[in-house]
This record gives sequence, C-alpha cells and structure tokens, in this order.
Amino acid sequence: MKKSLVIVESPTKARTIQKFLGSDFIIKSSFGHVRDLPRRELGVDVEKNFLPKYVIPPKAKKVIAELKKDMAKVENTILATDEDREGESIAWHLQEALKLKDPQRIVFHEITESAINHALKSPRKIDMNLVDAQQARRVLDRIVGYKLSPFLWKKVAKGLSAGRVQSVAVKLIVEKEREIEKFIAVEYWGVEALLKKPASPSQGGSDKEFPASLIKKGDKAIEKLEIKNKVEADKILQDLNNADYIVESIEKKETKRNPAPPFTTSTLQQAASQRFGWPAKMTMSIAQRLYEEGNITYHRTDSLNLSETSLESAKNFITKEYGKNYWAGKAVKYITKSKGAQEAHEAIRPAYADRTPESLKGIDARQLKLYTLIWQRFIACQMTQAIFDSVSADISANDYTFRANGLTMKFDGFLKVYPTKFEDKDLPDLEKNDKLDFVKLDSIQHFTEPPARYNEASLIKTLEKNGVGRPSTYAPTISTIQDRNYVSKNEQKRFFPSEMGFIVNDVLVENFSEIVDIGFTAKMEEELDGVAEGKDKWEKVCKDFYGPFAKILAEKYKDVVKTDLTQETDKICPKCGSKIIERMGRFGRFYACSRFPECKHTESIEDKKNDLGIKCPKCKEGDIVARKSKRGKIFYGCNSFPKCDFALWDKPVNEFCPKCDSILVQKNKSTIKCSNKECDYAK
DNA sequence: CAGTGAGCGAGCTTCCGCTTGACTT
Repeated sequence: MKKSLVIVESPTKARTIQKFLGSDFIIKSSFGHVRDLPRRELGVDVEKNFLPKYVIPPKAKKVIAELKKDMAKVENTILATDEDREGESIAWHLQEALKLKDPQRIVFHEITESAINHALKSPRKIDMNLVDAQQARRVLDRIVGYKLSPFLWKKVAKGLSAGRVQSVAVKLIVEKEREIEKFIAVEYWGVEALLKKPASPSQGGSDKEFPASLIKKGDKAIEKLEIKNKVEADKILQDLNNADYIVESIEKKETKRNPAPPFTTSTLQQAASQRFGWPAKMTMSIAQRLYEEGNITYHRTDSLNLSETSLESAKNFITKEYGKNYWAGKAVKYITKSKGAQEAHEAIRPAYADRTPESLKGIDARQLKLYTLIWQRFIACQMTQAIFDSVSADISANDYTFRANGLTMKFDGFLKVYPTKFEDKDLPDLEKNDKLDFVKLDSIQHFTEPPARYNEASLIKTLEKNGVGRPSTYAPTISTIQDRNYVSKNEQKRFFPSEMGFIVNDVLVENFSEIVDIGFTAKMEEELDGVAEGKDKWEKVCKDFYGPFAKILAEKYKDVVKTDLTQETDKICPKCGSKIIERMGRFGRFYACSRFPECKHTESIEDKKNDLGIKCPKCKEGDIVARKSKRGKIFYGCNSFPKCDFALWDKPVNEFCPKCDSILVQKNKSTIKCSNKECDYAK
C-alpha cells in the first residue's frame, strides 16, 4: 500500500513533484477550486448570517470522484495547495468535499526535492482564519455581482452585468473618454537653436551640429506653455538676431540605469501587449503551453521572488557567457510591492537559465517570442546596471539661455541581453566660454495632447496598482467588458466606451458610487486582513457591508424607472406601415417597428450607414452593405442575410459585366473587374 | 494563400478567483 496522496492545484505541478517523491506517493491535482456558490442563484442566506451554499460544479465532481478512488489506495491525504487565501480555501473545500478527517496541510515555497521533503516533515492544520477571509471575499463578490446585475436588468436592459472588478475597469475607460471629450488643446511654442563647435579636432570641435532648446530668459525659467503664439516666438527670434552663442556652464554626470524586475503576470501581459500587440488572453495561453512543457515557472503570479537555485544558475550563466563584470556582483532579490500580493509562487522566469532562446529553435514561433522575452528579462535582472555619460550644457545668447543635452552609453550592462530602444545623443567636447557657430534658429509650434486612451497594458497596470483583480483575472476581465459590449478597441487597440458602457457606468456611479470606486477593493482587502489575522469574524465583514448596501438597494428599487433609450424616427415600417423607432439593445442601437411585439420588423442602423445603394444581384431584394467579419476585415454582403448569403471581399460598383453579366468590383484604385472568378473581364 | 455573417426587444440573464480541457444526444 502506498503511503500518501498529495493534492496540489495544477496538474503540471503534480507531474513535477511526482518525479521527486518516490512510489510511496500519489500526486494529484484539484484543477483549482472544487466547490463554489451555485451559478443560478445567490447561494448566500443573508438572514442566516450569510450562510453560503456550496455546491460541486460538474467538472469538479469528476475530480472529486477520482481523488476519492486514490484516497482508498493510501493511508493518508496531504493537502499541498498554494500558500495564499485562495489556496487555503481550496484545501478546506477539499477537506469538506472529500470528507477528510484531520488532513495534513503542507506548503512549499519552491518545487525542489529538498523543499518538498522539508515541507512533508512539518505539516500543520488548515488555517480557518485565512479560509474565512476567502469566504468573506467570495460572498461579498457574489452579493455585489448578483444584486447589482438584476438592478441593471430592471433599470437598463437584460443580460447586463456589474461587479467589483469589471465595473471599475469600465469606469476607468469611461472617465478617460470624458477627459478626452473635455480636453481643449492649448497652443504653445518652443525655440530651438542648431549649433556646432568650430571645427578644430584637437580641441574636440567637429562638424556635427547639435540642437539646444531655449530654457531661460534672464534668470527666469521659461515654462512649458509660456510662449503662447507665433508673435511671441518671433519676438524672441528677433531678440536673438546676430547673437553670440557662448557656453556658460557644463555639467557632466554619470547616470545609471537598473534592469527591470523579473516578470509577474501583470507585467508580462503589459510587455507582450506593448512589444507584440498581443491581447492578455493570447499571452496567457502561450505562457500556459510554455509552462506545461517545463520551459517557464508558473505564469499566474504576482510575486517577484526568485529561488536560490535560479539565482545561482543565472550567476553561472552570466559570468560564463558575458564575463564577470556583467553579473551584478550578488544575487539581486526583488520585493513585491503590488497591493494585495499573495506570494504563493515565484516570479515568471525560465525554468533553466542556460536554456537560451536559441536552444529552443524548434518550438512554435509565438512561444519562442514570449520565451525570449521572459528569458531576457530574467537574465537581465541579475546583471549589472547600464552606465551612461550625460552632459548638460547651458549656452547663453544675449539675454537668453539655451540647453543642450547629450547622453552616451559607457557600459551596456544588462542592456546586452534585454534590449530597449536607445540612441546615443552625442555632443561635441564643449568647454566653458567656447564660442559656438550658429547654424540656424527655429520656432516650433506645439499643442498640448489629450490624455491617451487605455490599451490593455495601461488598463492592467492601473488595475494592479489599485489592487483590483488578480493575476488569474486580468485577461478574463478584459474579455468580459468587451463581451458585454461596454467597451471596444479602436484601430490603435485602445479602449473606448460604447453608448451602453456610458449608460451602465452612469447608473452605477449615480446609485452605488462606493462600490464602483477604485478604492473599494483596497478597503475590502483591509477588512479581509482583519479576518485573516483572527481579529474579525468574516460574517461581520459581510454584515457591515450588506446592511447599508441592502438599504440603498431597496430604496433605489422603490422608484426605479426603466431608462428610456428609445428615439422617434420619421421612418415607416415596410412590413406594416407603422412608425419605426430607434431602440437600444446590448449590441447598440437598432431600428424596430413601434408595434412590437405584433410586428417584429427590425433593421440595423449600422447597415443604413454602410449601405452602398446597390441591389443584391443574387436575391434582387436586399441591398449590399459593408460589414466586418469576425476577424475585423471589411466585406460586402447582402443585408437580407441569412436569407441570402451573397458576399464579396472587393467593393462592388453598380455596373455589370458585359461578358457574363456578373456584378463588377473595384479590385484596386485603377482596376475594375468582374466578380465572377471564371470570367477575366477587367477595365 | 484562404477567407465572409445574428440576434439584439418582453424574461432565467449575473459575480470573482482558482485551474484546464472539451461528457452525451
């Protein structure tokens, strides 16, 4: 008989551990949580002190059945789930679902033979305070989500949703859009001189011209928006007519740049978004495969910890490959600073420092790209700083002062491995009192820029900074707010709110401002800490929240009026002759017959805008409209789809082929050809 | 090179967080 069943969360982790532990052990995985609140009901009895009703979802039923079989083969069961709030909760739910009597609870901080053996020697009990903190978190999220969403169904439209995390994400995007709407560009001007040091190589002169920007008039610094228009700028140019440009002072400094810390889920998603334009969802599925194949450590983490062995092998790799002066000199440890970090795992790093991207050439191209990024970032974080020489020269001209900056790399350090955009900005060797050659003087018009819309990277960054969401939820949250059609991406992959996004956000802000506030999660986490430390009961945390919340909710329900989102039009229904009105659905506005439900006629507003004014050559009834495919590519199809499936990639023109009578299409700017593939007519 | 798209409204919808595959008719 085998001795023990060890349960962890991830099957990959189970396989790894099986290699360390002998045949006395069976290692299995729980695949995450095994019990949860029911999907179709609130599942929390607020009258009975928030008693949760836990059920085992269908998928977990199979897992539990398997685990029970394994339990029969062993003497004892050991729960080795992650050492954080959710991990402790999973252990407890396993205990309950498997009806375990006094199971052993162990935790390990790195997956090595010695760490696991050490952990096995010091089992503890399940920490019920931590479990209770998770219960409070779970119940609060359920109450918020399952109470606010129905309010939206009643107030706005069915199928909508609200939640502690998603509603904050939408709110950020809505607020940014309003800032942009309000924004008024302000004109300002800058003055730039192009100069050079007279050529005399022995004294460091050269033909190379360099720019210097105007920074002072007299002793007073010129602020960014101070020069308001061309007249003012021209006045300065006039003042500088025939001026002598003389080096007033030189400041030389050595500046250093540190490598970035190793990746967490959030920073990995941000970097892949910025460098490759990947959505977080894609980054995660590629990382999943790298993890399963043993190339990287776990990819859902907020920890910056690095195992001793990884630090040691990074040191060996760096000194061997690049030389001793590229290694930082000691193992560099990073401290996790993000709010609510739970530290159950390591940072995301390559499994082996010496497994270079080049050595993995066989794998899928996108996996290789992501692996390279992770590998470079990890190696770089144990390397020396990059060192730059920076020069700042103040140059006087009449009553004005210009400044020229130079920055040159002295030692590349970690940049040897983790490339970032850097261009040397060279200045000639300037000395105090040098008289410079004047090349030209320009005034340059600028305008202040509106704030940038969020992209996936900046949205994730902001959420994480405020402790909203977890490594496992950034990508799903971004999917949810798009699936609900609260927000979409523009061509630059930046988020903007839909009309529905504005409406839902405003309803939530007006009625439940506290919950959709970005600080709500941080406050909740504080309360949860109190529970985890045993100072507060979890039910009390729920009660303190639910009391006032239920009261507000009841009040809001009392005088809830469905927001009228319809609009009159002067159109007439082609089916029954009644008036057509504009309605608002989850997918935006559409035209509908005012006699609904007797008459179910609808038309798409989008289609009206994109109507080419060409009758469908196939069914002779519909009109040709421009639409977007699922991949976002424009095509031209019949608007009576799905009744008629006529569609073309090329834009049709309202002319027909003299040879075969098919419709002609605009192939490119100069050619019009026949849409019939077997016909070669073109003009 | 291949590749193209539905029901949105008057009902069964909805949360966050942990983890991967994907029963049958």
